[in-house]
Amino acid sequence: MVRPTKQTQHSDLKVAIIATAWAHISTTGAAMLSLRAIARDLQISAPAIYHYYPDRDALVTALIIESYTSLADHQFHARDTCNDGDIVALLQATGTAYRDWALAHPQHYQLIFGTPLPGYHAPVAAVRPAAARSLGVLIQIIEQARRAGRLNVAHAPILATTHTPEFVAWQQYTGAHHLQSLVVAQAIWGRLHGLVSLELSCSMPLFAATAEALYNAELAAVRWTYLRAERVEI
Amino acid sequence: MVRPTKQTQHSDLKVAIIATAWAHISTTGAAMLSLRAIARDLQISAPAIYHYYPDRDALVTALIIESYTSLADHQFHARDTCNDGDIVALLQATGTAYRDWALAHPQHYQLIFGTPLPGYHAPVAAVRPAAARSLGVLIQIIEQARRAGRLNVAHAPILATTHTPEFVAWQQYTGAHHLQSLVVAQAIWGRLHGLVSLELSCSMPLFAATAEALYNAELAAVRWTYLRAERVEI
DNA sequence: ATTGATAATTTAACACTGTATATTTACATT
DNA sequence: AATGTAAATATACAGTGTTAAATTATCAAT
Repeated sequence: MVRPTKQTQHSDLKVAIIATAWAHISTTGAAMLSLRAIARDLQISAPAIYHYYPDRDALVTALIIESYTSLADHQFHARDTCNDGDIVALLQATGTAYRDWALAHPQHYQLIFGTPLPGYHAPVAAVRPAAARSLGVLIQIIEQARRAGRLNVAHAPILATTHTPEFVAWQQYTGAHHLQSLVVAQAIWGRLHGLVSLELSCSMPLFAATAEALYNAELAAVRWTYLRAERVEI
Repeated sequence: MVRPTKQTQHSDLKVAIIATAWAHISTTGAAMLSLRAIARDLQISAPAIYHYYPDRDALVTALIIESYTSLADHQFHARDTCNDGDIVALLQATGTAYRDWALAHPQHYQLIFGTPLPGYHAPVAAVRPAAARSLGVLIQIIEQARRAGRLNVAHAPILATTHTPEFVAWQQYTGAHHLQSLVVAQAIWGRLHGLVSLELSCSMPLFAATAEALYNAELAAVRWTYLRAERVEI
């Protein structure tokens, strides 16, 4: 047996490092993250961090996973405030929650979808469980619509005949859903993400409608594209 | 007259700095950009760069403007290969050109829409002319559709009653177009940008459809949302 | 209780980065 | 030729991520 007592101390500082990282990100932004600054705040030496995270990228990956988890939590919470059978309300609530979370936590959002740090590239496999849980909210709603015969796939992408390994990997996290639901969820995510992304990066000029109005219109257009008002047997 | 001979040398080095920056960005990525590395390549001292660009951010801004210009050129070129009256073909060509350019120049794309460097924030006013020229391609096509009575605004965002200063500023670059066209162009841009953004950041899992198929389906859905098949008098 | 292994942490150093200041070089105008 | 200024440099500062070696603390086994 190799010293089980020490391992509890271990995680204390590990948590403190993450907490301090978030504090810095909230004030100075994700791109300004500095291991040395975190160490200064914790009154430890900078290389001490290397005992808990092999390098800066590993710390960033942990922060990204926490961000995805926060985003997913936020969307799940929004979904749970709805009447379980009201698909339109479910889509509206989670869709709105996506933008609300991004506006409330822009640094977390940039951490996930921007290029947060020089030379950093997120390890897809490590992040996938958290990312899948986040997209899972939307997937579940679309799947519910499909089962209710209310999914209109007339304008959805045409499916390939074979499943990808990625599809199999995701089944593990989002549940065994119909492939069609996943692809529709992707398309919806892309539409909503685009507006939020441009809004947060200040790339979208606001001519007449506010960013909120643009987003709500897009959300309505999404409903109109993919949701039938009445059940259609399949 | 203040030394015309020197000024040619002046701009030579200014151009050389940009060119070397692009070379570095193409190989090591935008986030890894280093003034000192550029200086080393040009066999000049690092502070020499400060005679041409006040700081690193100014250099990045120049690169962003060049990126926007390249994107706009690419879209204009794609548009010009189309029959001028075929609105569907025009939208298809420029829409495809947007993703093609992003895939061909991912670093340029990240420079514009990502968070390229720690603490950098693009100066909106300086970038606007180039950004406006890029979005201008789409705006012109939508405006053409509107004039032809083929724009369906049933699912477009509702317009505010007043123009923003930003709208006035953009008129200068994109021409005096109808406000409705600008807002529809925004919505379309958002939809297409979202998919490209997720594809490039490897955030979009590919279950069944390829990224290209997802994008083409979205492009078709965009046509179906905003374009009428037949002229409707307004 | 002492010993010895090992986990945890620090110090020192390396190779970088952007940037400010002061200084030198080079050249067009006088 | 002398001068003023533009252009480039050398130097230095404060910061970064990271590595290697040295040190301290802690606990299991003796």
